[in-house]
Amino acid sequence: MATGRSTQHNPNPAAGTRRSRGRGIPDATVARLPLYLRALTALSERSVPTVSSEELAAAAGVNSAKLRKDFSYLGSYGTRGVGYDVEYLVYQISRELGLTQDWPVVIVGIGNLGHALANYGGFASRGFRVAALLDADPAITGNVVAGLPVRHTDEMEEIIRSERVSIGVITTPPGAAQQVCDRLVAAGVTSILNFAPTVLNVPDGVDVRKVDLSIELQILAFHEQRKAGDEYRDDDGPTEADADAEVPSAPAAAVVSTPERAVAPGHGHGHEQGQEYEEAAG
Amino acid sequence: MATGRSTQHNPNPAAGTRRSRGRGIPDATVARLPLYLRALTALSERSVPTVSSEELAAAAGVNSAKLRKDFSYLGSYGTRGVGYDVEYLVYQISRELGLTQDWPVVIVGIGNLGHALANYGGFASRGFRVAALLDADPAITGNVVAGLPVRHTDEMEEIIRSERVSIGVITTPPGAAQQVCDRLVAAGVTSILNFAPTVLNVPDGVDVRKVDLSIELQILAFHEQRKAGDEYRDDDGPTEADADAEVPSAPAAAVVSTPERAVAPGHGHGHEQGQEYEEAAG
DNA sequence: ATGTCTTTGTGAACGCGTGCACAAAGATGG
DNA sequence: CCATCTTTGTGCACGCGTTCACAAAGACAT
Ligand SMILES: NC(=O)c1ccc[n+]([C@@H]2O[C@H](COP(=O)([O-])OP(=O)(O)OC[C@H]3O[C@@H](n4cnc5c(N)ncnc54)[C@H](O)[C@@H]3O)[C@@H](O)[C@H]2O)c1
Ligand SMILES: NC(=O)c1ccc[n+]([C@@H]2O[C@H](COP(=O)([O-])OP(=O)(O)OC[C@H]3O[C@@H](n4cnc5c(N)ncnc54)[C@H](O)[C@@H]3O)[C@@H](O)[C@H]2O)c1
Repeated sequence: MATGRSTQHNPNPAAGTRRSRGRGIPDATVARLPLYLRALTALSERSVPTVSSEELAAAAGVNSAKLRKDFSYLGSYGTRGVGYDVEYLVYQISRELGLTQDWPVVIVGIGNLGHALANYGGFASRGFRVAALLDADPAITGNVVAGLPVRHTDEMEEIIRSERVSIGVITTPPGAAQQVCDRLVAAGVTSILNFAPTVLNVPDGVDVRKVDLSIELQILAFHEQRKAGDEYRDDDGPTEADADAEVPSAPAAAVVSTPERAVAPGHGHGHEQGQEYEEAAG
Repeated sequence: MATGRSTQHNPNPAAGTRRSRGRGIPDATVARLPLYLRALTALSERSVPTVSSEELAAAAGVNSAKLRKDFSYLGSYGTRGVGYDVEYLVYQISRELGLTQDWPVVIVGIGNLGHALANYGGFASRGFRVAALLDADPAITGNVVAGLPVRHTDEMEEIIRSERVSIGVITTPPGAAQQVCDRLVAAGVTSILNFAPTVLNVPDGVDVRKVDLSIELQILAFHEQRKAGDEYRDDDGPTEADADAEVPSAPAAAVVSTPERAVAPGHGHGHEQGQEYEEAAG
């Protein structure tokens, strides 16, 4: 499984110091644009004509300076002393994100999660049209889910080509994910949203984003444990009382509650939620 | 809705320059530990005794230097010339993440997504026990999902207290999310995994992580559009041909395919997948 | 014991992202 | 037309995260 094909990480000598010349929007900004768009859409529905960076930032849960800087990458769409025109900004962000066009997607693996995604209305509301649902199990294919028939993966290549699908969603068991990914990519898909807990190897030019519930919970558990530890041990001292273990026979599933990880209390503001993201240009 | 309670971002003058004194593990590292753990667990199941940073990094899809630095925050668990003991590392990371104890979780909102999560085996496999499924709809409460009865949200507080639940998962419609969040927090939950597309306001000391499928797709669409644009327009030039729009009447759902966003081709390696994460110490 | 070879652990440099703070821009009122 | 007030747009500094590159550490063979 862990074969290779490696992950490319050459710093691209051609790009040099600057961002990708002129108007390359920072990734961190791109990741926030949907957040702004959501807040703006809500304002738009309430017929609010303009909004200040402060108000919009509060609605989106970000710093107002950050928001202004983000918008500055898109151009100067605000009016000093007034704020931003809501409708105009909705359009500009939509355009920047590519939401002014229709994006057909396929969902592969119509089990528990695939069902939920197929039924999710938030798909279509942003221009993501479910072009097809695919599964390898003959007991599932033919079923109608969310108004769409589940097609067999044999038809994958044909569907992707005829429907011009460039985005694929993988909700198969982890063991099948790489294989499904390879087929999707071979058929022409260049963006993949992966829900299976596996590292996907893809060729250059293909984007992979992953959603991993288990990882999210583990990160929460880490902070939760740290909080619990702080309750017991609130003062200083690096606390060496831990390197005792000797490859225990039963490492998991036991209420141990070791309060040995003492970190400075009250370390303030939020930290980020980072995950890997593979990408490369063709 | 966009009331306030604000997001706190005071740089915490007490912490100063250093990380939180001694052994504060960087957030970026914490976010990768589950990834390493997954790869190590797979190796463990194949009875692989040791693994080098290079091999493990490939399996986890990260840079090997990054992996070594990450492990250095946990301590020196490797042997030079040999690598890392798989079992020992599995235990150390599990302990660091707090997975050596049991974490009861409640899922609120047993609709499409809540069903899928309740049926998901990856929960229990890492020590996250579903303590209860909660819903506000009397037509749903009482149903048995994944072997558990769906309880009414009236029982929320009692369940959280008696089961000592500290982690809550919100899979309600966005309109109910803040209200559910407030109740969870009031009842004692201090970590929340939010699937509803809403910004949650929480008091200090409560962690929120969010999973937003729609945002992921929009980020993919951005890069997809960029790729498509590069095909048409591969050379330089900032291309001013865009600031034409005049708050169009129908901004969405139309195959526009505007190739005006030209970014340097071949910009190399991956970028990050960042989302907000609120946290604060009590 | 000594040398060789592999691999870790980390110092240092660099780039990205964030947030402060403020000047410039423009609206608004007189 | 001018003064005032609001809010944008951004220069700047700082800290975090990533990656390179290499010395030190230890295994292993002779
Ligand atoms: N259910 C959740 O809440 C949840 C949460 C996080 C992650 N995940 C992950 O999402 C994935 C799906 O989870 P699930 O609970 O829906 O699993 P599931 O077993 O219910 O569904 C998997 C589906 O994939 C199909 N499938 C298997 N091999 C295939 C192949 N080669 N090509 C096409 N289809 C194939 C199966 O027939 C099945 O219908 C898993 O990898 C799981 O780890 C699920
Ligand atoms: N289904 C998906 O694939 C998907 C994907 C991404 C995001 N989401 C988001 O996840 C959330 C749930 O999606 P869904 O498709 O499962 O919706 P759903 O409508 O199927 O389920 C929502 C459930 O929440 C319950 N609920 C409503 N108000 C409640 C309250 N105050 N307290 C407790 N329960 C309450 C409802 O009774 C219902 O059972 C939504 O916010 C949605 O936007 C869903």
